[in-house]
Amino acid sequence: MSNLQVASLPLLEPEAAAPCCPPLTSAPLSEEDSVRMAAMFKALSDPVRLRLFSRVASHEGGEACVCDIQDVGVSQPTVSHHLKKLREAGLLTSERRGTWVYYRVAPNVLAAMAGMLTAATG
Amino acid sequence: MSNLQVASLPLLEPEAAAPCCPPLTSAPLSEEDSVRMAAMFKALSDPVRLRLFSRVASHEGGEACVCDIQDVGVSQPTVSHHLKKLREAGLLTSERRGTWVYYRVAPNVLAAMAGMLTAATG
DNA sequence: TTACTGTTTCGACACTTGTCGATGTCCTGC
DNA sequence: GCAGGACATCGACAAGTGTCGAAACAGTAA
Repeated sequence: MSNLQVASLPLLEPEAAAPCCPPLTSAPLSEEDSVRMAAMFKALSDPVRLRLFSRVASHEGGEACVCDIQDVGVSQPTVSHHLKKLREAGLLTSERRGTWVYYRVAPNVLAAMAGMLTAATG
Repeated sequence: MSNLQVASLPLLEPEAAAPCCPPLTSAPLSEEDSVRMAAMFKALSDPVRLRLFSRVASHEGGEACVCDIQDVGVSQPTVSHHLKKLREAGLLTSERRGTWVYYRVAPNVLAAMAGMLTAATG
């Protein structure tokens, strides 16, 4: 059941994860797209998760182990629970190296979400 | 007890929502900013709300009355409930004109949220 | 006034979520 | 082998959320 992928570099198909949904302002969202999109926003709808995500995203080297970011005011199991949610939402990837597990931001997801929020500018 | 609600909306000022928080990738998010930011994402974390918001945002003239957008598969009170949540989050504004209540996207909020997701590395 | 329509609020319910302590798993070092 | 640290999972609980029908509120027209 171990699903620790993404150990490799984004050399394969980096664009594949990006195309989720059209911009919110371009046309009424389909029911299917709304479910997908809501799941991504939901992953960022908790302050603790947002701080964990931000700590990973802003960490030097683009990655951080749990020990680097777990001081956010909740217990260690809760931190692990939130990191799992971010992983399941496709926002973070994880990789075990020796004793530590390193997290990094999944490629393109931030740009994809920003694209959904960006007006057509036309 | 409660007789003034929709027409005059003393909820959140549209301008105040824009300069909310720095990009997630620039630096670890403060606890205070994470709470503010999570609330905005939370408002868009439900498929029904997302569809309602999209219908308002993509409607001609930039506004829509409830009757234009309420066909999203849930009851009308539920629609009203979700619209209230979007209003309270500062994402939508409402105005009553005669029989109908018109909703429109609050200015700047979309750009602000997109800015939080946009990597500073450019 | 009365009747009718559009929208919001109320009250209740099932379900989900965030949190914790205890426990389990994986790896390193002795 | 054993001990210990890093992280994940389990089980349980309080609190929050989405949903509905019923009712109330706001406005229009007869």
